Amino acid sequence: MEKTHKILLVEDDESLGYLLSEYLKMKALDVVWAKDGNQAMESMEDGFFDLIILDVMMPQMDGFSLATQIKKKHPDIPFIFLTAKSLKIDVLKGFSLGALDYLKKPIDEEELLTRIMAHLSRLAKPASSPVEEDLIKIGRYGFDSRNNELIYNGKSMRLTARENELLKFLVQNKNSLCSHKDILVRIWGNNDYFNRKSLNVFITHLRKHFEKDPSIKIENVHGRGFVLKVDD
Amino acid sequence: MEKTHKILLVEDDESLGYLLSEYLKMKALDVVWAKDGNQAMESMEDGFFDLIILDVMMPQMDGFSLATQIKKKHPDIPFIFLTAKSLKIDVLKGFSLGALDYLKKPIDEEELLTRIMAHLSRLAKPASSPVEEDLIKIGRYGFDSRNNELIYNGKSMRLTARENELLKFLVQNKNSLCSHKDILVRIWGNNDYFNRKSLNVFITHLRKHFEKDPSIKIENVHGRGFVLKVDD
DNA sequence: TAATTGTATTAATGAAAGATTAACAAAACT
DNA sequence: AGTTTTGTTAATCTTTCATTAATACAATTA
Repeated sequence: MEKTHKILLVEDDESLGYLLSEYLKMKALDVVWAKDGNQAMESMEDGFFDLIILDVMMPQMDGFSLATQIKKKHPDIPFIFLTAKSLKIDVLKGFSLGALDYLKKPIDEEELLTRIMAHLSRLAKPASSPVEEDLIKIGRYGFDSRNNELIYNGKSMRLTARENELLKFLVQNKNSLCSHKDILVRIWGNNDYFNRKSLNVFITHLRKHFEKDPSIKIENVHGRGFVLKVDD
Repeated sequence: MEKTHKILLVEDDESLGYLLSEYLKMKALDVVWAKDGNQAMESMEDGFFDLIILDVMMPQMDGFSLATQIKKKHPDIPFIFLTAKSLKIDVLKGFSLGALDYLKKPIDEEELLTRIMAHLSRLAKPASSPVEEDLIKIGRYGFDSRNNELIYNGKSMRLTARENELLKFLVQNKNSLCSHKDILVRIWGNNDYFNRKSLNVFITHLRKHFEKDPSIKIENVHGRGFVLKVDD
């Protein structure tokens, strides 16, 4: 699985936007450049991003408002502000919104990259996360997402990458609805007709894997998504 | 309840060290100022710190070496570098050592504080809240509108999209009249003869779902609309 | 009370969504 | 090279659900 990070760059300035996005792409990052708030929100709709870089000063909607708006829908997405202003109040505001970092213009693209990579790698390992158990119980099955493995009755079955990712997502939201959109955006990276067909195929695969334990069900919620239900 | 954070400031420069430590103390942080690597290591011996601030340029032992050494004993302590150099290589080195941040001199003490606080508060809450269960009680039923689900006596019934929307609307106006018009406009988008027929069908569906609890009634107000009545 | 309008319930219908199996091509192994 | 695995696309069948229709019942009013 290619692990290149997806970055959303929100920058209205043509030349700076071009410069930064090209530079970051050159450095093996998967960059989407949105030129205003609306474009940014659209991109967020059907694509997952590891990090957002936001210019504070933009004509239509300023970066702070945009960040607040984004956080409503995707509360856990990390972001970094870029700004020409060096007003204290703004720096403060930025961080209080939960920004990871706050860079003043002129932007040194090398430093930006360094900081991006530092933040990404720190985010990758949530340090001492509370429940990073190796073997998660699902009914009478054991699920080892690290090893793409499902264990039933001592016997282990190998999961494919997609199956593993999908199951991981469903397990993280056990007993609650996972919308098509969220699943697709998260695992396939975007939400289109064909991937949705693909999702159905994998749901069938998972159901087949779990058919030995009737207390585990992957239910469909018509038009919305799927729920992994487990009677404990 | 004041949980003041403990900070270790490692700074050889007398005046800068004094300035920063006093400023941060004034801002309710518990600061220990170490003037060199040895003092720093000593302080670490008999006290826990939430965060370390390290000057890179120091006579006896430079900040990088010190950080490496500290990490051997306390691998999880977060730290921030301060530096006069703005050499790219150094910034990179700093972050690769796992630094949270990297500030160039001259240090703006207000910005330093802001960044410290941002990092500390981010460290405080590592995991995102799993799932906010919003289960609304309706008589002896539980209604989970996020999951299109009605729960009675431990058993869950799935609601269709329309049923779910309608019930949500009725619950929001529990015990008070919801006019046809409001319901139709809200859920169907417009208020015409046929949709109104449809509404009746769904009212029947909901009544059927709630038939096990006689304290819940969906009453009709002739010519006006419906009321969800619950005797609590 | 008869006529009219509003409501209740059940069932029929058709379109959309989902499930399942199979076919295929690209990638990863041997 | 050839073989296997894996993800996507296609084809086909099944289910679900909102709507519409049909019919019965209730309330209002003339």
